[in-house]
Amino acid sequence: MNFHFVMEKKVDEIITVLKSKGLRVTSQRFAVYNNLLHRNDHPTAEEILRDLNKNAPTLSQATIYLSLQTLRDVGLIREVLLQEGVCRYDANVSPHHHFRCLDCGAIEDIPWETFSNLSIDKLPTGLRVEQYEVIVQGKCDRC
Amino acid sequence: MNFHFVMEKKVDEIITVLKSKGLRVTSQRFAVYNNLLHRNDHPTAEEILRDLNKNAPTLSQATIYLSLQTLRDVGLIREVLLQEGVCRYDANVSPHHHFRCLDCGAIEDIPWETFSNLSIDKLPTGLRVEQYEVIVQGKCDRC
DNA sequence: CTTTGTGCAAACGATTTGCAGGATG
DNA sequence: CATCCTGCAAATCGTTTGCACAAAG
Repeated sequence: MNFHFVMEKKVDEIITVLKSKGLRVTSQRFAVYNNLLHRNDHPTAEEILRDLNKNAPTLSQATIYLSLQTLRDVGLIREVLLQEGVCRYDANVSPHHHFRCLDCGAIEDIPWETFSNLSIDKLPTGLRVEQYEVIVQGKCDRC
Repeated sequence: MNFHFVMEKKVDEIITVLKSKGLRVTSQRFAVYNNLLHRNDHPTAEEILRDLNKNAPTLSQATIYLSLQTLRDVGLIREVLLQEGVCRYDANVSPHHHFRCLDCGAIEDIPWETFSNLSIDKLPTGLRVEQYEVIVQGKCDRC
């Protein structure tokens, strides 16, 4: 299947990355990734599914979970855990922090540079750091 | 029911706090809180249940979830979300950060002072901070 | 044409709920 | 003794799985 009609740079990544891992570029995986690329609200699996199937049926319930797993495994998307029992997804895989509104539940990205002064050299001994992020909770401008 | 035979200061808190909210001090709520106080491995609901029912049946499956909810609502314990689909609990409600080992899944507390240099005054406008924590992932000393 | 992915429906695990009986204050 | 809590079992929610068919390369 040829997805090159979409001319955005980011979108080409899915083709490159999946192929490089020997995985197939299917319309379902493409739709999920593309949907996630064009929204910034960190949706759940179910929210993506509802959005994609709004007009015509695009993919099934089982496939959205498999697609999200695959996209996560190849590093195209990442999971965001800020709320009990809710797994959200983010197509922005470059390092950044997260804010969650305690009232409305909205999630916003916080630029990496915001905490550029954060130093982690005083960690308990024996721990080797591979990644970290700051989770901020509070109230957003609308609440 | 009289729980004062346990002489630790922390344990008295559950009586004070529950009573002040008009909630009852039951043996089940007490057992859950006490169990959580005496372990530092951030267990899941199911792990607490298994531990408490190891010898004699102490509480039921439904009750552990209700008790954890209640204890969270009154601020005696807090949830820790570091892993997809897994809700863990922590009786340490004073501010601190968390480390998770990507190999064995072990979770360790990181003292608040570790990131004392962290400043959050450059946040995107309109966000009011109420709490924050740093999530660190990597490898622990055993892995 | 071979292999991997999808759809469907059933299975599954964790958590929640309704209701009758039991314990708390 | 009135009310709140617990136990039980059934219900529910999100996610996973098995299998036959469909699509990708």
